[in-house]
Amino acid sequence: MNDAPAEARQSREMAAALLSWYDRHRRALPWRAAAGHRADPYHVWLSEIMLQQTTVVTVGPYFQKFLAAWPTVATLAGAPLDDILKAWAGLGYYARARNLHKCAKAVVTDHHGVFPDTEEALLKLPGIGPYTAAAIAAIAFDRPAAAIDGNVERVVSRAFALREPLPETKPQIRDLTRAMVPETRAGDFAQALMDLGATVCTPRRANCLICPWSGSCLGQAQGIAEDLPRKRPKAPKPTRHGTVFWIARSDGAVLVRARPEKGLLGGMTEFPSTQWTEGAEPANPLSQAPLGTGWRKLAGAVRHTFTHFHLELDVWASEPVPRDGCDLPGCRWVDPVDLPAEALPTLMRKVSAHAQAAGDD
DNA sequence: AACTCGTGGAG
DNA sequence: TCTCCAAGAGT
Repeated sequence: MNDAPAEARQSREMAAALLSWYDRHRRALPWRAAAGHRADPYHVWLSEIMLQQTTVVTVGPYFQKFLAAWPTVATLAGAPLDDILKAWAGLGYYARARNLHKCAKAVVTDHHGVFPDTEEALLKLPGIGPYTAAAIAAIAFDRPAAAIDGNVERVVSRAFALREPLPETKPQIRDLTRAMVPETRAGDFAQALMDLGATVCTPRRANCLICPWSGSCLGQAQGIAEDLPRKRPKAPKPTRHGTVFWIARSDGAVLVRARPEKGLLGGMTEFPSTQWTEGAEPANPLSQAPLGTGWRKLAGAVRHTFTHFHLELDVWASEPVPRDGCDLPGCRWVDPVDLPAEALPTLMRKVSAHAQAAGDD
């Protein structure tokens, strides 16, 4: 089991088979260059940040919108952060948007507006971790870097029948992947491996009959491909409760404020609410409303699920507040027709829809 | 080294 | 309905 030359030959053969498959099944994606051409580093970076824990289908329209608004890294660096948050609204993981802006500014000020072309230098930039650094180095600069995402973890776990659970097998996966990265066409290899995981060797179905690695895959040979990779069980999600306040002025404008920079939905716009607490709700939530009288609780509740908890929000609406003399520090009034353009996360869009539907009765 | 951080689609 | 999970990073 320690035949190094045989293992090296096996790695080269697997890489060659994968690249051959990629040449026949290459997908056209908005950020992907034409076959044989090198992609724009700005496009690669922007797409890779958006694709972190996010599907290709979801990212597509956001990528096009960002590219139209900010065609270069310099224009993105020069944009107000709030404009970027507004454009990012709905995509989730909002720290990515703030780091996107930080990274663009760092590229302009520290790298003369040109993305660095090594894994090591890329890794130092905000929002670029081990996966993204390797992906940009390989895809944009054709450097032999091993970009290991969830697809690669799954495909490699199956190809080598790694029976131990993640994350313990990550070092093995890294070594096995690195051994396969070819000296040339490293970018194509990275994209091919991810495409294989996305379209053939999928989480529930291994589809071994159409897989370019079916001849060598140990997971298939042992009949356990679809059971891999094994993972540790996840903790159940608790439910948090809260009350959100829909406060309209006599001219129809609604009260909003910005959330704190750090933490959940950091920097995004919200309607004022109580804290979201696990267990029973506060006895008198209205005492936490910034202003308003004549409260009525709207029928139903807004439900939303985050990565690690469920949320149930009651919505209370007040009587219209006078047009003048009701300004509050940190708060703004927004005409409801302008809400779609605000940096409202999906949760708050649900609140808005819920409150405005109740007002239509 | 766990934990935090969104959202929407598939099954 | 409910779980899983998708081109992960920051702390």
